[in-house]
Amino acid sequence: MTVDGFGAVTISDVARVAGVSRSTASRVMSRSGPASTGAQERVRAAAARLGYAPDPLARALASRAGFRLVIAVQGGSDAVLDDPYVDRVVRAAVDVAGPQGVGVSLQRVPVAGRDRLDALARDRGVRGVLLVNTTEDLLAAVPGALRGRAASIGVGARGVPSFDVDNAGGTTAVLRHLYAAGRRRIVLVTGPRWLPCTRRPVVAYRALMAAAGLPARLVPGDFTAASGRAAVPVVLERWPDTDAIVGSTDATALGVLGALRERGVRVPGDIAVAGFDDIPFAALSAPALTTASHHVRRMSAAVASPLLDGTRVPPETAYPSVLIA
Amino acid sequence: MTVDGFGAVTISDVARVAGVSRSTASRVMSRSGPASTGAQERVRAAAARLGYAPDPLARALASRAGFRLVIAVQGGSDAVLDDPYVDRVVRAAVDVAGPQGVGVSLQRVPVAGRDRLDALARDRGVRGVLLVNTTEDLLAAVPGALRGRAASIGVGARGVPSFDVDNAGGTTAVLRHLYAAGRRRIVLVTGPRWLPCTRRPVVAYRALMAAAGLPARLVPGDFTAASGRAAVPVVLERWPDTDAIVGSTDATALGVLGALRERGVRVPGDIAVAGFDDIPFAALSAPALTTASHHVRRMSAAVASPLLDGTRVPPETAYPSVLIA
DNA sequence: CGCACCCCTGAGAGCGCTCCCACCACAACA
DNA sequence: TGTTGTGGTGGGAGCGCTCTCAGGGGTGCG
Repeated sequence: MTVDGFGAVTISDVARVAGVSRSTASRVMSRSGPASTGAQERVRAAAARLGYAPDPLARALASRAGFRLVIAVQGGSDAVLDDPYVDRVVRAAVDVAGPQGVGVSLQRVPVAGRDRLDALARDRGVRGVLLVNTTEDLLAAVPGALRGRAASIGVGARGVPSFDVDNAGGTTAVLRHLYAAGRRRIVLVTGPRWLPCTRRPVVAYRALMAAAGLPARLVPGDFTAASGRAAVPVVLERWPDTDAIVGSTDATALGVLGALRERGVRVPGDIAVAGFDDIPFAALSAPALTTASHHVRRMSAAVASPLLDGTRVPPETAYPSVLIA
Repeated sequence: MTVDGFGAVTISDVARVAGVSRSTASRVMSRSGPASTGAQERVRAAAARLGYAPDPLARALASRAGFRLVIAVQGGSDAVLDDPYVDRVVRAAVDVAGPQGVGVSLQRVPVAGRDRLDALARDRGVRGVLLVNTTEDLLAAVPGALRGRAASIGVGARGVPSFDVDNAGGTTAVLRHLYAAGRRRIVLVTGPRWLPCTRRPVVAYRALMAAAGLPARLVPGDFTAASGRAAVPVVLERWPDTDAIVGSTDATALGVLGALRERGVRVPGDIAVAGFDDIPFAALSAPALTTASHHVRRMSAAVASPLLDGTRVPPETAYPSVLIA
């Protein structure tokens, strides 16, 4: 009712216009207590007439209920946040949280970022935290106040439920596919070593190769296309008989593809190339990449929604891989 | 000082421990007023010892200074938010805002979303709003309270400063490049019609073709790779003599590329393909896409930082295109 | 020595909301 | 008629912070 512009209308104004007390107006607006039908109608009418909408800040401060979902992506390097995988996680979360009136915040967390987690824990505006690509070290440092409000996409830890795609299974599926196609000298371009999700595929790869009596050939990468390009000369020099290269992401695989082609290597004639992730552009490459597809969006939604409802999250779920060949 | 766990330490606790008043402690913590060196030291020591960090919520409520930057992406359809262009904008904003302690929120805004804007205007937690891909209609509906706190990436409007890449210039550069390479029957696959940023390239295309005495050939698309694929049969049937196809995004171009290849059309032998945007994967396709690169991150950072500082944004800046051929 | 001035300080009043608690009817029971 | 409920209500005290304002103690100046 004041004149100083927009947004100056508070619940007191509504209460006054409706002829009830602030308490009653509040009860009606947040449907958090009894109110007679008459009071309800009058309050709603007044709110509509004044264009009132509760201030989420004040509400959160008073009710100590957060109103935003923070997606914390670990890693200062661009390489990781630039991963289309993260984009998909974010988008899915936005789709789930948006309609519920919960905002999604994006945040980078340094590898040694426990103080950032502390800040998050203290922030009363935070309804839940989605940790993406987190190391075990950091996960172990999740403060008590955040337990129950946090979930991890990637590796898990005590007290922090985790969700992940089936890294091992996906890798195995891709490798089996290559093996079935007659490939025997298979190189794996790994992800950044500090990332836990890099480990499982490596373990799966080692196990499978050992079981088949084949040599393990690993080249370090960092999920980027550039690291895929860089891997090619190393591979060709060190193991000239290589007949397949698997990237730890599709971007890596595309980098491999490009570098091989520049060198006149025929794909998949001489060397087959496979990726991991099924990014939208994997299908557009020529030849279309063999890759493992994951229901990232479904997973992200599954993680986000219990965080929003406050319901308990069933920990350690692995979302299955689907081979795209 | 209370026992009920984490985050229960308030500025009053700090003040008590430091032996000063709340006011002084607040002044020291927010460096918003005079304080003796002694007081400063004692307060800082107490804060450190207690592990105190100010609650952004309470701070925003009391000081009416927002603490998050909202990126509002218009369009309910996945097609638009899935555009890697948006991802780049978001990432750049995160990089700028994060270090300043400002969170970045992502939000979808329906095409008819003025009430969403009203809510944003009322939200005292919002420091600034970055509108992405917004229509003129919605931009005109930006409430007064948001003017000065909002900026648009894409089209502009009265009172809302806008930033954009040089769509017309980029398109012109790509077309000139094709022309110089001897191409004369050039098709443009457009973006979604409701998006203003689709218009400028079309106008530039029409002008250029008219000036060269060449026919204008337009096929509607929606920025996706799928729409690029879909455009190919249409083009081949309607204008069999086509010797170049320009996508309105790189995704579209990659779709075109794939569809052409499937039909055995040689690229660029029979038909040249060009894109627009320089997404990371454009360089990985074979042959590498001709495209127009934009400094999206630099632009996004330029938009975001004044929004954060509260300084005035110089309106209507066009970020130059760089031809990647 | 008195005045003005500046630096520092603490009390207190909010920011807009929720929530606990006491209160008042009125109905239902003995 | 007294007693125990009930659903509905308003007062008031916060949530954790900032900010204005009046006042106290120093310094500099005439």
